[in-house]
Amino acid sequence: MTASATYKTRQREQILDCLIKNKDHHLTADEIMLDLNTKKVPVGRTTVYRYLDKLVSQGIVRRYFIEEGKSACYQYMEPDNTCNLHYHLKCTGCGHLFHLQCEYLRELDSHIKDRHAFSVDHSKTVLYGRCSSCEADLNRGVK
Amino acid sequence: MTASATYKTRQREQILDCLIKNKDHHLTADEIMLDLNTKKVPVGRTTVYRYLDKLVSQGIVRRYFIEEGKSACYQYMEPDNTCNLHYHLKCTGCGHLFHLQCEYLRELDSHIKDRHAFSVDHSKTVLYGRCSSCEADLNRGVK
DNA sequence: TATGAATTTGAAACTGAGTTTCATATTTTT
DNA sequence: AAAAATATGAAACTCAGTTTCAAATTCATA
Repeated sequence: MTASATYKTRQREQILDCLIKNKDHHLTADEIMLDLNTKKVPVGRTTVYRYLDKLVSQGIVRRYFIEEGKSACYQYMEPDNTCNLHYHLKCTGCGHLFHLQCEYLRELDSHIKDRHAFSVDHSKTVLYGRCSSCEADLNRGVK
Repeated sequence: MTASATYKTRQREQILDCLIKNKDHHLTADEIMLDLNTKKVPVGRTTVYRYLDKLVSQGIVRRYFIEEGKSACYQYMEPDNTCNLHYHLKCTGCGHLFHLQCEYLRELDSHIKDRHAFSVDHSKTVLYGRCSSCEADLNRGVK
């Protein structure tokens, strides 16, 4: 079990930097590449994906699949992560992503855990539906 | 607003047939193609995808994205659909898909709708997490 | 039961997102 | 500095799905 060493490189530094600077966004691998390349820190696709995988498996970064059938998004996780318990609500009308943080959800978690023997992972779960204005549009026959 | 006519073809008949026969499963487009091709009813990829899109937009079939980053699944919907309100729980350990039908979820829906102005679409939502035995494995350090 | 317009099919080429391969480059250790 | 370990990235690949378009099928009408 000789964990292989990890070398420090300019590319890795920059990738993590970019994620940290955008810690309130979800970035795609492509967006990261673009950002680094426009900053004259060229980095290859392979390297970006490879390092993202590593960061995800180390729990430093989270991978989200928000847009169904579209590319994955990545977000830096604060080490002291306190804002952990929140759901993502994705509106299939306008595409907006809402972050839902609410006491009620703890109850939901307990319920599902106690009654259905399943513990939900919020970081992986997205609730799809419609925000009120898109719902109204739908009812009015718009779209 | 001249809705164009729809022709009846052997391929379409077979695709819908396959979905109906498997209405308790989720099938991928590939699985449908394979099924039809082994039954000597060859059908092209294009046709399968095209017709599935049509069925989905007509509400006859539902499209699910269960495996993150993997291919979509399709399932026939009973016209008199009563078993509508249920969530999917996908265990990221063993991969098992649970169908969760429970009164409590109506409450959750109301809560999210009333307090957070968002109406969840169950057909599009998958709760990811771990079933009890995979959770136990995790705690025991297995896997 | 022909004819022809409308519609459907599917092979082939393409796209987008991500992975694999492997020779070269960089980092760290000695 | 040399050697060993690790990381990089161009290129070719995979996988799921889409686009194109000529040929085939379906259906309405004569």
